[in-house]
Amino acid sequence: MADVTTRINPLFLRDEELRQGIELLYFAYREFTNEPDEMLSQQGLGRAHHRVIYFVGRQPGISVSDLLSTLRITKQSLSRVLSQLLKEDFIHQRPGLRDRRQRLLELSPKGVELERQLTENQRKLLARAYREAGAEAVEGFRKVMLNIMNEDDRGRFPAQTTPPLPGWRGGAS
Amino acid sequence: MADVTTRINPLFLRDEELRQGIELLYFAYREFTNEPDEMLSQQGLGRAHHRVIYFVGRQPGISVSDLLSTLRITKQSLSRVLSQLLKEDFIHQRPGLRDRRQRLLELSPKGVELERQLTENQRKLLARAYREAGAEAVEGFRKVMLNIMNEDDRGRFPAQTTPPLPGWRGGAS
DNA sequence: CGGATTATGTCAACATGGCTGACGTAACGA
DNA sequence: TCGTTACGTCAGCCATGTTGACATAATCCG
Repeated sequence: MADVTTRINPLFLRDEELRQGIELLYFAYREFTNEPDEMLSQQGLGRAHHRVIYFVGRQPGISVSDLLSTLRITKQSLSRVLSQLLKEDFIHQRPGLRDRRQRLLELSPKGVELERQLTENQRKLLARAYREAGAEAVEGFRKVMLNIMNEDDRGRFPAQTTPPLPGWRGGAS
Repeated sequence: MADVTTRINPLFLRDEELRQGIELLYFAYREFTNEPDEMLSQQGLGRAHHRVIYFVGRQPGISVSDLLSTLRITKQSLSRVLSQLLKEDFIHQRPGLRDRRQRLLELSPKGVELERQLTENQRKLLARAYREAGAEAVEGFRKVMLNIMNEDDRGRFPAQTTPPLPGWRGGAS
């Protein structure tokens, strides 16, 4: 029989492992964005607004062009969501000091509060997943995710400082 | 000073770690879908078509309703992409044997070939990431991703059969 | 100074892929 | 026979991405 499943076949196992990886990304990402999407739609906002709010909150005073290169969307796409966030007072802007053409963005108190709620949701989900998977698994998760993304984006993450963990497996203690 | 960053603060570190997790998911997922999206648009297809092609390829003979509950979209949304895939001969359908109301879906040769190209791209990206991260990291990645997704979706994945790895760290060998 | 470049914005149009609501048909099953 | 199920369609709306064209103000540089 030529049926590849009838005998142990490393190539088949490899394919299966990789397909599972594809699906892990799909299902986990979907769940990760699920509740924030619901919270946002109650405010008349969408996922695009979330991304803007997130990165402005992450880097207060970010310029529009930096935000554009972080998000990798067109200025027209950004404009649509950003002007809504400005109009509805989730975000404030001020001109750059050195370069007065720039509009530096920061969250308003209202924006801070929304960001907190959204990020809190995702932090809790992640914290639970991290806790149940264990510190070592988190380290592996981080390694794999960094290797999936492209080099430019990888540069956004500080090199890992791995503090010796209390429960470090195989430790001599 | 009340500045939380001026002293070692476990809560601050925790927040930073979790925010990095949020960003790992965002940037990795974006990269993961980037090239397939380009390949699809050359065929006049989009990411929604990819998901249909992927899951039909994964489970040949899947019914429309099973596909719907896998994708968690409405039948109207699915209909749009599925009928295009049928019309353009990426997918064939046949009536169910036991239940003739069902339309069981499978990839045509043309669909198999497209699925192969798309999945090949993502498999290669994942395989490289897995290789560079190492087997132990892959195990951690899997654990974390399974814990991020909801229980229903987790049930799609077989319980992990962890074969003793050759390079198992801390092993007595 | 004056011209090129940069940072940002606007208007218009289009594509994709979600959604809801309403309605239709054929097959199954008690 | 009748209710339910497994589909399907039409119509319209919304969010969010795209391209192209054009505008304004600030900066930079020869």
